Amino acid sequence: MKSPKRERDALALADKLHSAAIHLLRHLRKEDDASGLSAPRLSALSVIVFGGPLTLGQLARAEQVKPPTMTRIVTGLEDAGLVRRKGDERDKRLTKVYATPKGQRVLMAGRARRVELLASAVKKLDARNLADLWRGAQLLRELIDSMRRAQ
Amino acid sequence: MKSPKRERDALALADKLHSAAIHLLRHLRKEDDASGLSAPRLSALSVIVFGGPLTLGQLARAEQVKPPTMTRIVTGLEDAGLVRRKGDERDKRLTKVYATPKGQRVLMAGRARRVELLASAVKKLDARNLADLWRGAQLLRELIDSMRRAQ
DNA sequence: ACGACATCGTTAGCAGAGCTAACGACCTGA
DNA sequence: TCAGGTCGTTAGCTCTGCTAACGATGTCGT
Repeated sequence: MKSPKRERDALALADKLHSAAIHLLRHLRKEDDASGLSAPRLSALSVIVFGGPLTLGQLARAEQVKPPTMTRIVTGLEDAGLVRRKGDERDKRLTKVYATPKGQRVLMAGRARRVELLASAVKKLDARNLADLWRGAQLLRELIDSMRRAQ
Repeated sequence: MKSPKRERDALALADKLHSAAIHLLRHLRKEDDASGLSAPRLSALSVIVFGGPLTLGQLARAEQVKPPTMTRIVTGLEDAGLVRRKGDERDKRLTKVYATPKGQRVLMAGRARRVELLASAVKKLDARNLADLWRGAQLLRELIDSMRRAQ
């Protein structure tokens, strides 16, 4: 059997995930605002803090964004004193981006604030549901990675 | 025991979900572009098509957006011929928004394109993982609803 | 019945994020 | 060496979000 049911289920699930992602981010965006950092800046700062010094191009690719966009995001972070640009010694075309101590502190605070609302909802789940949702999140992550690999 | 483990798990899960949502939408945004409709417009159109005629204010609340923003989104959809405004007879302050047949067609096409990439990845899952991910999506939906209710 | 207040949608004006095109600085390989 | 590629930036556009302010309409208390 060719399983049209399976086809329909895949579409329905895709739609469900898409819709959930949209609405989740809309809620969390409000918390982002409280940190004074927009979502793209917070996301880029996170990559810089955890991914060590990166060139602007690497950062743009990691964030799935074009270089001019990343230039402006980094400029905004630099103006806020969260990040510093430093030219590469070997290859003078490159601009490496480093997180400042302030950048690290702000990221941690923002991160905590951001997930607080979500985490407080998560805490209401019983152990079974928590485990199931964890597994769902893991599967979703793998799904996204497989999409990225497939381009 | 106060279960610090549970606390940490909730935070980690919240972060995982947040990150997954960001990256999922970044991938899907490319597909949105192919339809000529931005993500907010597509999302609003979806609500209009499936939620019947709505006032602009209802639409703004459904999309978690302020009225002026929704005014412009609806104007964009109207200029594209996907939607029509019509004043309410009873209460002349209200503006009802209807989907045109073209709007319905475009939504379906865009929706199919949008979820295609995701669905093709979903289809590679075996039955067990599909069921687990489905349950995860369901739990996530409920989580978001509970966040919304708690404001 | 009528005035005060509330609600709805719009306009105006701002900041931010995304894009493409074009450019200068720099590296590399023939 | 120099022709062509790579990297980051600038310029200029659109779209999305917001707040403030306003006009039109409803509603409610007196």
